[in-house]
Amino acid sequence: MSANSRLTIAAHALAWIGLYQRQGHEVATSEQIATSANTNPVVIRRLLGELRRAGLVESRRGVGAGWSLARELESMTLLDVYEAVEPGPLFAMHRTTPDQGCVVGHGIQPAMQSIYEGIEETVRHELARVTLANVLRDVLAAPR
Amino acid sequence: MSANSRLTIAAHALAWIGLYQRQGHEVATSEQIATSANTNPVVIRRLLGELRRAGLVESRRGVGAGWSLARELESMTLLDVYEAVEPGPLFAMHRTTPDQGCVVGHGIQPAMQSIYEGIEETVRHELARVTLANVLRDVLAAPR
DNA sequence: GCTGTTGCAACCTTCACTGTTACGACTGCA
DNA sequence: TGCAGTCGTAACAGTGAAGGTTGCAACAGC
Repeated sequence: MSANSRLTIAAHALAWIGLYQRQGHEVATSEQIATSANTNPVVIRRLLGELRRAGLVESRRGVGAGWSLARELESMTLLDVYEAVEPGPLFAMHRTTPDQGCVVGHGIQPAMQSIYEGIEETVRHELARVTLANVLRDVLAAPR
Repeated sequence: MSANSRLTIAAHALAWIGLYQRQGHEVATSEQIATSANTNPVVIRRLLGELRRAGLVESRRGVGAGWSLARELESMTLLDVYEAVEPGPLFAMHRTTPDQGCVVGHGIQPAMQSIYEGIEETVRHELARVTLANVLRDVLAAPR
């Protein structure tokens, strides 16, 4: 599976901003977050832009610009983040329409679709159980 | 997410072979399955090759060659298929190691890892509940 | 104005997967 | 023995998503 790291990086960024704000800072810059995540600031800005459209963070421009949380980490779940940064389904159908003249080709997509929907619903439920405050707590609990 | 269709195509192939055998045929060819799935026979052979290594199907060469099930569809679950054709995890970590000098960069991977493992376990459990016989039944139940 | 940062477009690179071609290996049958 | 049909597999092109990079306009406080 072409697993991508968007959810991981987004959670990283949110945890970083949250911790930084707990330390008394107003805003965090994409440069700082990119350094922590070992990637490029533009990558972080792109991701945070999606989180902003989802209402999870806010950005400020000009001097003293940067990013801040739009809500408390406690009220933000991994499902919110997942929906903000992962558009597609977990499993895909055929790239081309199967042979509709064949019984299997005709019935396979609705059959798999309903199975996949059930699984995605379960995954969403699991993601909704974890808040970003949980994530930050676990991050800080890691042995050094 | 880079959703791919390997699980879908593999289930399609197994259902096709299963139905074909129920109709009294010995073996199915990659050519027939590829026509039903509207793809290339080599793609099917590659996938079925992975299923063969997992002990789900058998292949015969020479004249009258083709593919047959190695077990009953009833004893084959989507988890068996998933494990045979999907090597990687559902969610990925950072592509490069985050800054270990940063508290978040250091703790984020173990934190996300444990969350992801729980979710993958749930997905596997869901996949294990569906047999290929269930899939074929649903396929045949599709309205035409 | 100057400065630091966001917002965003454009482009390249990488990677996994699919699609395609080609050909040797195998095996039953005439 | 040769033929025919199919697998097994390598090699390579095409595709699409994502990350990485550069560049620059827009913004806002000083």
